[in-house]
Amino acid sequence: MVTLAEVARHAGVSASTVSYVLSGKRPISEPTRRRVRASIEQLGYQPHAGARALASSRSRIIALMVPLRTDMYVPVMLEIAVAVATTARARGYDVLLLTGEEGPSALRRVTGSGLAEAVILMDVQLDDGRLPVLRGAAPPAVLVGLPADPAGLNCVDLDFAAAGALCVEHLAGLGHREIAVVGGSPGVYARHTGFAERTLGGLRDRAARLGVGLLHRPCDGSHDAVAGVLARILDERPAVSAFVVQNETAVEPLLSLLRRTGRAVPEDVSVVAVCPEAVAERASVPLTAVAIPAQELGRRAVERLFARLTDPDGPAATGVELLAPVLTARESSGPPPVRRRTD
Amino acid sequence: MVTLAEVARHAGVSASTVSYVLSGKRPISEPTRRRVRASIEQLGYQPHAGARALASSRSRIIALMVPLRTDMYVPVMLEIAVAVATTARARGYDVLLLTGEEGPSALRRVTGSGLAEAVILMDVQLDDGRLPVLRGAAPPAVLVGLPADPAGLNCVDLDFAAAGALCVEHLAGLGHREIAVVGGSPGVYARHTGFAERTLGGLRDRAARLGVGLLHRPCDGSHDAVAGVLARILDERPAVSAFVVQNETAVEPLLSLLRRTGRAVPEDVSVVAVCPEAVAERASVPLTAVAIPAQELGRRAVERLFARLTDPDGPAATGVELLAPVLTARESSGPPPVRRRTD
DNA sequence: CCGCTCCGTCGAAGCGCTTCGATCTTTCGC
DNA sequence: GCGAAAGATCGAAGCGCTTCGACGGAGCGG
Repeated sequence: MVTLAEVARHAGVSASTVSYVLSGKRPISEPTRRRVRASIEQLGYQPHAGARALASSRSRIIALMVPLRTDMYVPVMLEIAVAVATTARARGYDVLLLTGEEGPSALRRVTGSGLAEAVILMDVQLDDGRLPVLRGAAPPAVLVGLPADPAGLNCVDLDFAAAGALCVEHLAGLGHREIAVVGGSPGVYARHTGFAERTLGGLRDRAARLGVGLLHRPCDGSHDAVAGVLARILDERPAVSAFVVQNETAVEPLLSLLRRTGRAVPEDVSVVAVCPEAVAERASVPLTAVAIPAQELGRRAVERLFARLTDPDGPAATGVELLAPVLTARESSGPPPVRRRTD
Repeated sequence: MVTLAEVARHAGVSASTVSYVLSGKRPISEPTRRRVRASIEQLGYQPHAGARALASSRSRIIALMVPLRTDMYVPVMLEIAVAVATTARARGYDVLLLTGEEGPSALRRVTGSGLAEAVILMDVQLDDGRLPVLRGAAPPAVLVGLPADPAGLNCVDLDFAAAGALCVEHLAGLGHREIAVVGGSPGVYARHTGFAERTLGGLRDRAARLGVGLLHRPCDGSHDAVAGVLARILDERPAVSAFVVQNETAVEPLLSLLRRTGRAVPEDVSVVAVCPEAVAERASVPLTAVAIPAQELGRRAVERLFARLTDPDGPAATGVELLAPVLTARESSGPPPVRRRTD
């Protein structure tokens, strides 16, 4: 392994000079800098990460905690994770992968040992067990998701309440008066995962305000479950003319079942989803949907983290950032069938 | 931050003693050990990762390189990644997340700087650009996937060729004489991703040996693409009575389309998939399928890596490990319709 | 032409940990 | 009962890097 000292010797300068060339923290004359750079190149020098972390007490690593549950839409998770890694790399940081399984202690471990300078948490519950560790100044952290009490925390998320409202608005605007919500899997609600409840809240508020009927049913993504939920909904509220789907894996089963039971989309029923754009575009009927901006979430999380790292008391050091939802109308939504209106 | 020295002072021993208590590399008397442990507990001591890495030249970190492409089945990737992280943690190692984007240089960077002791690569292509870096002794590495020339490399993968053969065997055993393969997306073949080509090889070999007709068509997962491919297949080979699907996202569209065109599964056509068990179980028709053992792959990869780390010239230090495929018969496969036979 | 201020560079002191002798007891075999 | 081996602990020397204070020399104002 090539060390700083060897580079220094090779370039005929002192070790500290090489260090300053690398860090730019003190002025170095152009010729010297060139010479040092050349030596680094020739010897294939790579600074030792541990030594660096020790001397500077900055590891240039951030930890990312991903859930290991699989009842959420997994591709979104991976996309966020990849966006985090990519953004962090662009800033010279690496990303340590932590699984949710380890819980709060993992956060203490990686920050307490100086392994990671900061953490990003995904899949935050409304009342998350990892939050106590993060309150106060503890380790710098950004949550992707919104807990019940975000005071003193730094959060980024899609504004799911607004997303829910947007769906209802869109459908009500088209003339629908009875809307059914095919929700996330029951486990998501049982765990009080923030996004599911917030979407529901937004849906309900707006529905109430607009005088639109709203029926919500949790639903996991298997075909049979969707079939059961659909049957119940149609049984309880025959007048339902539109569906809002928040469970991405339920999208295709739902479309397929509607088709099979002779309901055309969007002529007979409208379907609106909250899902990644890719899913909406490739569905058997291109879906009118509020996009889940996975990449953007990952990127923003990292950017907030760096803002905090750079200026611990700066404006972005804490607080909640909710991304405004965007609804893209595609082919799955339209006015309700005429007979309904004239009934 | 609490240091080793402070713990030592608190416990009334020397620093080295504390270190030996922690590492167990030299015998320490029971009373002393207890005292030290108590001090560690009381002070909340956590060894500094960087200092450790520097002094011992072992970072206790392995790097995991995930693809950032999304034309493969993403949940499998995440599942492997999580399995890697979990298994590594059980051995006291952490996992650094690298994206494929960075390419070979990232491998050099993280191993050359001592950040990671070893690497695991996912989504290996038949002729992968990252392989040259890994040949020889370079950084210890395990590939999940199988390149064209695995000489000198350490690989784990599902035996996709055998998986393909197994599918054909199963269908031929039921009496099918014409089989169509709905393959991965065209990009997968264009990139020469190993698993796709190997599956196809296995399918073809076995089909040829058993005298069964085989038609292969790449297909990306969108509904429209599946519809197009299905139409072509039925047009070109009307006698096809069974499908093998390797593209998980194409599964539901295919089932839905078969249904719509009045073909009952499995009465009229059989469908066999190569996909994760979860997908097979939750499909609208539970699928006869060869499971992709994502967790097992992740686990085995880490275990092989540790074997290599522990004993660099041991038996497991190199070579290929192919997991035997397992086909589980569910409800999507059965004998071909009788009229076909008597035609 | 003198004292001052920068600029560019160096030397040395750590950062917190591991590890290698070395030292001092014990314990044990014969 | 004595030497040798094993057990328990310590001190010190790094690991490779960052960073602070210092220092010689050049450039400048007066």
